[in-house]
Amino acid sequence: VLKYLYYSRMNQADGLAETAEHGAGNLVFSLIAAAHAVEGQLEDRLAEHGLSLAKLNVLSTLATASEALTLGEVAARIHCVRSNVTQLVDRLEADGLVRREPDPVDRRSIRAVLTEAGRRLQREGQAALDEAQATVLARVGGADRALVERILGLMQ
Amino acid sequence: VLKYLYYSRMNQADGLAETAEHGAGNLVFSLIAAAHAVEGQLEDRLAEHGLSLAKLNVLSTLATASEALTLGEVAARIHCVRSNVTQLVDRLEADGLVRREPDPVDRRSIRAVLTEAGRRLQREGQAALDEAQATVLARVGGADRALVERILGLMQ
DNA sequence: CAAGATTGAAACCTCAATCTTC
DNA sequence: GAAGATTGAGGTTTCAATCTTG
Repeated sequence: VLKYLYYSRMNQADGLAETAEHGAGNLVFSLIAAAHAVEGQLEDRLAEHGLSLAKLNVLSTLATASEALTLGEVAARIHCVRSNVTQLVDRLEADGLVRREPDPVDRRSIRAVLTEAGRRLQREGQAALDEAQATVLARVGGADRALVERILGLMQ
Repeated sequence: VLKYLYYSRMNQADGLAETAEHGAGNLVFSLIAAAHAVEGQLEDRLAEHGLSLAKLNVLSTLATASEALTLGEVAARIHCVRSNVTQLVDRLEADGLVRREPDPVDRRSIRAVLTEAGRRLQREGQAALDEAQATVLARVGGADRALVERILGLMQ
């Protein structure tokens, strides 16, 4: 994950002056910089538990699924490619948080199953994440939240 | 760079319901998701020129400097560790965009110098980036920009 | 041949250790 | 010893190629 903002220079040297957008700085890089900073805060909080956003995302996906998921299903739910899940599960398995189990009906598939330690750490990590989220959120007034959220939607 | 949002699940499964923040979704992950989406758009645009945000950032840092910079100075300006610059310059040098030159006075230092091709591609890439930025920015009304920018500042 | 998973290679980032030079 | 740069290793992500099974 890109850490922090290396965008300060881009802001000052970009060619946007001609578009008559002075004063308000550059919203695009402000957005990216703010997101990186916030993401870094969440990662730091999870790192205290030996976790990362990527790992917790897989753990929470498994924890909230109604049945054991194949690696392909995990990839679909977290919106990434299969090979990413393969390596993520490699690390989670090395950490003793997840186990690979053969699919009973389709021998091509492999199902990821949380271990006891995995289920415990998922709860712990999610709690830490919620707390970190709330910390960030607390800095923004309630009235501003919906507004910002709407505008963020527009930018995508 | 994290591509797109694998945060849809985190939004629905987070434990923030208890904080009485329903309706407005989750601003924190909306922010991260929006930034990733926008960053992806910028990267895609630069990729058409064989560039990335990371590479262009180094190129533009060199282009706007008043004199040749050491690798350590580049690292300081783009806010990353030295070893990152070493590898970035490795790739830029392989692309023929940058040259390493020995420092005349301090034999420990190495200065990065733009080649002709590097100077040309920097201009090209910066123009493409400005255009991509403007495209994103155009979706947000002028009145909203300063407002969002202020709130983004709060969240960091 | 499609689909599921893995492997190999690459980009991007970080940290710790090392090597040269001051 | 401290500073500048590099190397080695690991994490996260992607793509293309491969291997097994359907």
